[in-house]
Amino acid sequence: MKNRRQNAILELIRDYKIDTQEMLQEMLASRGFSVTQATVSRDIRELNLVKSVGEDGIYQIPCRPCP
Amino acid sequence: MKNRRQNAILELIRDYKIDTQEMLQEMLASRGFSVTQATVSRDIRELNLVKSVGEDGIYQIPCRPCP
DNA sequence: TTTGAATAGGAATTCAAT
DNA sequence: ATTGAATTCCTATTCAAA
Repeated sequence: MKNRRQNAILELIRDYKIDTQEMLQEMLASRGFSVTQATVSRDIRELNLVKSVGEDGIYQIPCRPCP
Repeated sequence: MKNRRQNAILELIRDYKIDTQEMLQEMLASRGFSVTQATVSRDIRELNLVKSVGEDGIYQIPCRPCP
């Protein structure tokens, strides 16, 4: 189920340093979620985990830690 | 010169919504900086303009505006 | 609606070369 | 040290299919 898988993704990125969708895909697989990279990509988008600081993948200087 | 070009990049991303290196490359070209995508990629890295919130392109939930 | 397979698109790296 | 050309790598999208 999609919701379980996306929860798993949130746990994974909280607990591990994941920097590719392939890595995420493999870790999901080892936890019983066998999906393709396309699905991982879609999940990432739906979870708002885009590797972007601002809107729509626009280049910006990364935000600093809050004071 | 590299420094001038990188300054141009900072100006460009401040003034425009740029979301691909190709776009950046074209706008640089129109300002006299004719470089390839490889160079733009290197500049972006050196300027810390990575499309990433945390370290090393790791997936994270994007940071919110400071209170 | 959700997914996979395949493809396209964008970015980073390699390999020289200057 | 800096760059370009080519390649590789990673991600998004398309096109069906269930």
